[in-house]
Amino acid sequence: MNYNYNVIEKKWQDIWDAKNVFAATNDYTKPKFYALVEFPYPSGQGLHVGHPRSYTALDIVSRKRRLEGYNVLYPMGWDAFGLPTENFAIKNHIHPSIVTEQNVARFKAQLKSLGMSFDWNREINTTDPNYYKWTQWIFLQLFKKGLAYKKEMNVNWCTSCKCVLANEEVVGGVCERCGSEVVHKVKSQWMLKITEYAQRLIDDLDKVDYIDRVKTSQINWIGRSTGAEVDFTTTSGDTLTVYTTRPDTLFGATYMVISPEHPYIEKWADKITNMAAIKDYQTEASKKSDFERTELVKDKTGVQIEGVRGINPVNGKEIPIFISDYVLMTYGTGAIMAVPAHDTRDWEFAKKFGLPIIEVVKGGNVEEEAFTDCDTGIMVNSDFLNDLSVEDAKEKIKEWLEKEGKGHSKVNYKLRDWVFSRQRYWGEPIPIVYCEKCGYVALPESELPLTLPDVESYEPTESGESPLANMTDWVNTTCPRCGGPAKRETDTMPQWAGSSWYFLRYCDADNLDALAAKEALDYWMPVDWYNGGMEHTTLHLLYSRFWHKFLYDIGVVSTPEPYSKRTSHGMILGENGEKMSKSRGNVVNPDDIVNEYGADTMRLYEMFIGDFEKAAPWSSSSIKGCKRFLDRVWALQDKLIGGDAFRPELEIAMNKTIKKVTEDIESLKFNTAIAAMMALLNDIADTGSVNKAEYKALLIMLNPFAPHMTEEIWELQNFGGMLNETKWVTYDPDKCVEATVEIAVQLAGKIKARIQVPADAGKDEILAQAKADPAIAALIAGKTIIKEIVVPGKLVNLVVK
RNA sequence: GCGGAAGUGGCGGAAUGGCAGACGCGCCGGUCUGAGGAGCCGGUACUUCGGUGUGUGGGUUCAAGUCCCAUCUUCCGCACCA
Repeated sequence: MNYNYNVIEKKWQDIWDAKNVFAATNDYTKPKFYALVEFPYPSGQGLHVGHPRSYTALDIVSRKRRLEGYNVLYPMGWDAFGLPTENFAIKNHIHPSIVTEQNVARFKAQLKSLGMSFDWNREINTTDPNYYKWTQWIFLQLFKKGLAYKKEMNVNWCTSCKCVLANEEVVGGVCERCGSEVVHKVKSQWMLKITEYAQRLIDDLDKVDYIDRVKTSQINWIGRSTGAEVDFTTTSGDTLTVYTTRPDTLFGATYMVISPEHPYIEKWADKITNMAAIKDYQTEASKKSDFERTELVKDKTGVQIEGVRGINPVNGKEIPIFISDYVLMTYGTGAIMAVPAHDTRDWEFAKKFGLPIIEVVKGGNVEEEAFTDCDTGIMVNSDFLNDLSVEDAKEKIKEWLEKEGKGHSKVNYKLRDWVFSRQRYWGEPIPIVYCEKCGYVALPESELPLTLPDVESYEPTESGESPLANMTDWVNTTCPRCGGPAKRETDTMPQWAGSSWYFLRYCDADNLDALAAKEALDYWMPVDWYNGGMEHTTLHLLYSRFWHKFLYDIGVVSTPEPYSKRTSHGMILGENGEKMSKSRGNVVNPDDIVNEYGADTMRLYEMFIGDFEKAAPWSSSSIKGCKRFLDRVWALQDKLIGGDAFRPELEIAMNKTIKKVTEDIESLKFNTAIAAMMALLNDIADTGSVNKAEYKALLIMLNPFAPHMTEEIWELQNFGGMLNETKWVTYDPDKCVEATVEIAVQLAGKIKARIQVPADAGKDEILAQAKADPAIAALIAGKTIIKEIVVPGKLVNLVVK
């Protein structure tokens, strides 16, 4: 009797669907478990083998939790707004919503063919007006609280997408999505004040169980630094404020640098005597793309401002001021004090421009390189700071600055506000109108959703305006406040908008009156376990924490954090160990694997491939081992005998394996859980038969991994009901250890013999038996034992002289 | 440069400081076959059979893949953040 996976897998998928067996119930009295995986962007390429790695993992956890009696919510949906769909639509003259619909249908069929136990009743789609109504609603709340604002600013502009990008979307100076050059443009953009939440986004990481690398990345990305703002007076009479993390080195400041975009350049226009040179430099700097700027990182450039000099507040010395693009207008105050002796960049700049280098922290050779160590140095050449440690000097100078009114302590973050508008069609319209009289006015909530109008062309315009700008009928409207003529905002929201709150919608997916009912949110939230890719750590994961905290502040949700636990899977690489990509020709299509081996084998293999958290290369031969294992489990049906309890010779193996599998699933060690079941199968096979109790236990353990085949065997053997409705197996902790164990006997750490002792043998008994072993006895004869170590169940180590 | 992860058989990978290489792939041999690129059974780090082996060099320990110090290499993330 062969196992025909094509037929059997389809059969069970249909039964699960028809009986709705994986639906989460609204019985709020039951213990709940909310498992979440990142909902995919339904691209034209279909599912990637990377998707099922994450989905299968939490599918296993979810299936296990259902057997353990939890009310499990394991939902799925579509993050369907986005550029590839829009570009495809432009090229093929099809409406993006039709493209989306087709892609979603394909993805859904693929996910079903893998036997994922998603609750499809709660399927969501970010492009559904009933969904994005609430995305717009959240935006309006942000706007009302002053956390969404419009600002004329220098933005990242992708030359190919013809669209602005958030800082998080610029990778290595190029567009994260298409890899094209990113240049700077000044545009008026909607911004979200994520910076207002910077400190809480750091602090509340203490409240959640995220894997460490996620926490560290977020902390580094937010980039908190502590220091001081110091006011330098200038010969122009203006005060130039700088930010520094090393106020202790103030006596070593020998010049100042301001960013090329610094407003003082205009202010000082009549005092600067070399304005032409300054203007030239500003033009050069503004022309550089991010890519060029990072390429030229090592070569410092700049121009000294002639006509205005700074005055060091600690010693009254006049020092020159430069402009240089190594100082960024977007961080701190856009101006720095330069201490070449103790900052690498300042040192390079000073060497190039022949500026004085004054040592104020002893410990290095500042003529050779900047001495930046804060732990060992001692202050010198610094008047009242002399002989202090760097730490003490920082405190003392801050006190002095406060007292003199020349500065104060200051915390800065690298995190910037989130650029929230995109000049594209296929996104959520921003529900704001602009009125000459009233300015930016929120649309009344009763007018939501503000739906996307049909346009003739989705092409972005060269001028950088959204395709919506051409829809004059739609754009021209009346002001909700004064009733006068007004224009709608034509930019749309970025793709990250819809995914910033989607986990809330699953709690109550069809609600028309709220983003979700409060009771539903209170019951299901927070998400108990969220698994997803590391690439979203500083994008989606940070953005959604920010939105959730805002919703918490306005009373929509009751938990300050959206996710209790965050784990992350490694990438599945191509067979050659490189990242899978079309251009490398190493892409594995999940459909092909399902056709050739079946979904159960595919699932099992992806979990067996290696450490779940690490990248692992695909291997088309290794997958056969998983198929073989399932075939052998199937074939056990021919060797089935009666018996309602484990046979004595398998009792230990059974209990041990149940314990191992139960524990390993919870700690993401799917590979060793499977290895344990394989070992158990080998043990069972050695006995030449399997009894009913043993078979049932094996099937239950294996069910989350290979749900179709186990369900089929369960039915064929009349084990009663559906397997997915039984209970998870339990083990007896007393029966996880063999009656006798092998003990290694070492002499000075080298193994010389092995002995068999009863598992409950005491130290003395083990020691006596070890010494009595003929090989050991011979080796220790006539020698003095100076140390005896006995580790029960493990080994004996004797040190002799 | 800064931050993170990781270096273990031919390969993917296992090992609360306590028997390195579980489990699987591959390979070798056997068996069954008319046949097998199927199934089943056995073997599989190196070795001069004393031992030696977890990138390299030190250290702590009765005992180190695991802890500490140094060093090399690889991958990933950030990158002029003052």
